Formats: sequence, structure tokens, C-alpha cells
Amino acid sequence: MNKKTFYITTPIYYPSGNPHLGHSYCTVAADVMARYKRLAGYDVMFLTGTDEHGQKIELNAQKEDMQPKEYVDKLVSEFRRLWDIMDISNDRYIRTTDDYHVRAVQKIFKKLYDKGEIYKGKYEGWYCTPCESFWTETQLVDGKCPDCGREVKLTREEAYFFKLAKYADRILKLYEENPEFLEPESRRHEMANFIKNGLNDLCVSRTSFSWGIPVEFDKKHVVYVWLDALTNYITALGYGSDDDSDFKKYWPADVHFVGKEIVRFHAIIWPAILMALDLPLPRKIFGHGWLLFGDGTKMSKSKGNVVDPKILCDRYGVDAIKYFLMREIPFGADSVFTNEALIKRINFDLANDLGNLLSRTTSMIEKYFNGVLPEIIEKNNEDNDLIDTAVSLKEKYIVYMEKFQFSNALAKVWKLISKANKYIDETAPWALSRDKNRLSRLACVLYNLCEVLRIVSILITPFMPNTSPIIAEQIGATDEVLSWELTNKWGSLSRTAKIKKGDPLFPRIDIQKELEELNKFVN
RNA sequence: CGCGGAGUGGAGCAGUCCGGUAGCUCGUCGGGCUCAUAACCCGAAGGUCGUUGGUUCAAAUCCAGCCUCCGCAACCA
Repeated sequence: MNKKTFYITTPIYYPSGNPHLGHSYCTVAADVMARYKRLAGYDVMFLTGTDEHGQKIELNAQKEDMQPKEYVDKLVSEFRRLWDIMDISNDRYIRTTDDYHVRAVQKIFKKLYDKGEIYKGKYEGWYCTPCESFWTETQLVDGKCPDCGREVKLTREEAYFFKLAKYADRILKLYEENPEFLEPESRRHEMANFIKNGLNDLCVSRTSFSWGIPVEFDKKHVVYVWLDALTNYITALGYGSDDDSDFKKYWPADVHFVGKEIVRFHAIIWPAILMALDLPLPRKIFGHGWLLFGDGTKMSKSKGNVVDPKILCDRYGVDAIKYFLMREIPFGADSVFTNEALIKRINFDLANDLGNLLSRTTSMIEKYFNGVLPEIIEKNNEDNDLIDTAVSLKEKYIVYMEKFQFSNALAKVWKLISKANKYIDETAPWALSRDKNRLSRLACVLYNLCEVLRIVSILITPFMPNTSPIIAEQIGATDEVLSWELTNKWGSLSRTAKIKKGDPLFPRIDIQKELEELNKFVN
């Protein structure tokens, strides 16, 4: 009677600067999915973490006159604090500097070497001495360093290589036979073309810097990013350690959420590594889009134009930010982020539609019935449309959630909220309240509204885990009637539940004033 | 000819795979209601779907060319 498992991951982020809204976006999406699966009864493993090695970290640490470990410790605590603030429900947090990961990576490296999947060779690249960086031929700008524009010189270093090229055909076949392995579709085309243009073997060790996992049998080498970072998805489950029971239980991953810029590593290199290790492949890689600024430039650490998610959460509440990220942006596509769009969503969807629906419903029940509806209610055919929409919502919601179309799932929920607002207008409870003979009809109308709110509160739980309980409390819904199973069962809420109006769920924001306030935070 | 994506009412998007009177949210204008967070509900105006040509009874949708914008090109969520 084991529950079905669901294993989902975010990328492990590179802590070369403080986390920004782009990091939040991907993590929130994974969190929503994890919460949704838990709600639906799955045994979920949700992993996120940080990729902490590499030259860039080493250099950044030097600049701040710190040891690399000291430097990443500081930044990692920022990441973890943000996930804490944002109520991210990850089950585990992996750091590539964790002992167990380091040991497992060394084992994996050795294993691949022993199998002949890794061999020693020469890495040739263009080296920029002031930047201490290697560049490939194609990265150079006019033959100069793309960072500083100075001369580069051709340099060779000894390095270990992974036989990536020989997996090209197997990976192409994988895409063909399992198109669902890589989505959205456009990314799959991109990757297939990339492979067809020819793959080179992959450099998996470096001697030009030291902040990394040492190659056990050749200490002057450190493991280069691929084998160190990508393998986190299995080492976090105990692969390569004494206890690999979680690995046996959860692997293969159901989905890796990744940004579109690292699709290539996950869709080509990662499967090849797993093939070389004779391990099953993840079921799906999903490459989501980017959050862009108004001028169309990418949100990034280096541009200093980041909107700090902590500030936004602090001003509007975590649930509002999560709602916005999931509602406004179709998960596969790029989208421009603006403060104005955020505030509009909060005002229209959350304050006016949802918040106000709760407000007017609870307020009428208090006003007309002192907070408790009478047991006898009078049904009517004009209720049918509302009830049908509400009861059939779960099924539609599931279809979208399974495809990671969070925006569409929420749009469906809001369709119901909208219908409920309209239902109030059509049934005009205030008119019913003036006629003593119509009180049982009035009670039915208000009960129906509570039922809609109950169903809504369940379905928004994965997105807004803090808001749901507030709605539930105001309509007197107990935990038993908030179960996933009762999401499509009309009439679950107790007829005599105690209804209590509360403070506005989401206070309306004065757009003009707020935009001016927000400008103070943007540099 | 490196690879890929995009161009649809004032704004942001859906529709394009499987051709059949162009849809959603916001904005604008007009009306209704008074339970509610001046929120809610109804109605209207507004688009020759980047461009040129082709296929077809019929093209936003299929085909060819062109223009514009944006990514990727071996560690940027």
C-alpha cells in the first residue's frame, strides 16, 4: 500500500550574488507542483539547492577577501532565508559543498573513469590572463576576451574528458521515442538541431582553479561543473552513499524544472551521464522561460536592476507574489515583469474578485442570519450553472496542472469566482432578505457561495497556502471538508457551519502611490 | 544561406499543429445594483491578424519570398 512517489527538482542555483525574482519564479513553480501532488496524495520529494564550486565563486570570494566556503556560506544563507520567507516546501536542500555530495561525486568520477567513459586528454582554449578565464573559439569577440576585450592566448591544459559524443544517437532517439522527455516542444527542436550539428566530448576537470571537488586519483584536477552540479539530483537521494534507500524509492525524477538557458545541459549532458552510469533517465525536463524587465533585458545578478523578492513579499505578502508569478506568465514562455502588472493582478484578481467575494458572502450571512444559516434551504434551477461549473472544475484543473500550465489552471479557478460574483447579482440576496417568505431561498444562495469558496480554497492551496486557511476559517470549513476528494462533491460544507467575516483578504492598493514607492527600491 | 522564437483592436496575450464569419484580461465609453475591499454585474466602440505573392469555394491558420524584433552559439533561473 505504498503511496505513489513524485520527485521534482529545481536547478541548483549558482550563488555568485543574492537571489532575485528569477530564482523565485522557478522555485515557486516547483513548490506549487510539489504541494499539488501532496494534496493529491503523493509521496513527494522536492529538492532544491546551490551549486557552489567554480572559478567565478573563487574570484568573487577573493574580491571580498574571503575564503570561498565562507563566501558561499553567506550567500547560501540568503537563498535559504528567501525560501523560508516564501514558504517553499522543499523536502531537502543540497549544497554541492556538502560532504556526502563531494564523496559521491568522487565515486561517480572514478567509476566512469574505470569504465572508460572518462579519459585523460588536453583541453585547448583561449586564456585571458587578467580575467583568469578560458574561452572557446566561438565565445571570443573579434578574437578578444568577451569580458574585458583584451588579448587572449591559446593555451593547453591537461584535462579529463567524458565521452559525450558517442551518446548523440541515443539521445536523439530518446527525443524521438519519448517526446515528452523534453518540453516545451520548441526546446526539443533546438536541442535536436544542436546535437545534429555534432557533439564534442566534454571537458569534466580543470587544473586552472582549485575551488572544486578534487579528482581522487589525480589531485591536481578538480571536477568541472557538469559532473559536480548535475549529479546533485541523485546524490541528494543518497546515490553513492551507504544509504541509497531514497534513491531506490524516488529515482527516476518525475520532472526537472530548469531555465531555458540550461536546457542543453539537462537534455543532453545529463542523460548521457546517466546512460554511462547505467541509470534510468528522468521522465521529463521542462524548460521554462525568463522573467524580463520592461526594457526586455534579462533579469540578472550582474545588471543590478533586480527587483528584490523579499521586498515584494514584505509589501504584498508571499501568496500574492506567488499568485502573480504563476498567473501572469505562461510557464514555458518569457514574460516581461513590471510592478504595474503585479499591482493590477493583486487588485483585480485577488482583492476585487476573490477577496471581495468572500467579503460580501460572509458579510451577508452575518447580517441576515447572524453567521449561521438555517438548515432548511430552498434549491432552485438557477443554481445549476454555478454548481455544474464548481463541481467540474477539479477535473479541468488537473488537466492543466499535469501539463504545468499553472496560468490556465488558475484562470479556470477564477472563472468560477467570476461566476459566483455574477450569481450574486442575478439572485440579488439583498432583495430576498426583505421578504420573510424567501429566507430559505436566501439561505440556499448564501450556502452555495460558501461551497464555491470551499472548493476555491482547496484548489488554490498549492499556490496560496496561507490564504486558503483564512478563507476556510471564515466560511467555517473544517479540515475534513477541505480534502482533495471532496473538491468535486457539492454540499460537503456543514449546513450549520459558523461563518465569520474577517479583515479584507487582500487590501486594495493605490496604484499610483505604490508605483512611486516601489521606484525607490529600483536602481 | 549557423540554430531557434516572435510580429493579432490603445496595452499584454490566446487562437496557428487538424483552414470555415477573430477570443481573453486590462484600458475607454454608456448603463444596472447597493450585499461587498468605490468592489460587483450588463452593454458598446475599437483589429484589412508584420509584408508581398501563391494554393483553396474559403487563409491569422497551409506554401514561398521579404521586413522587423529577440534569444542561443558549450556553467546566466
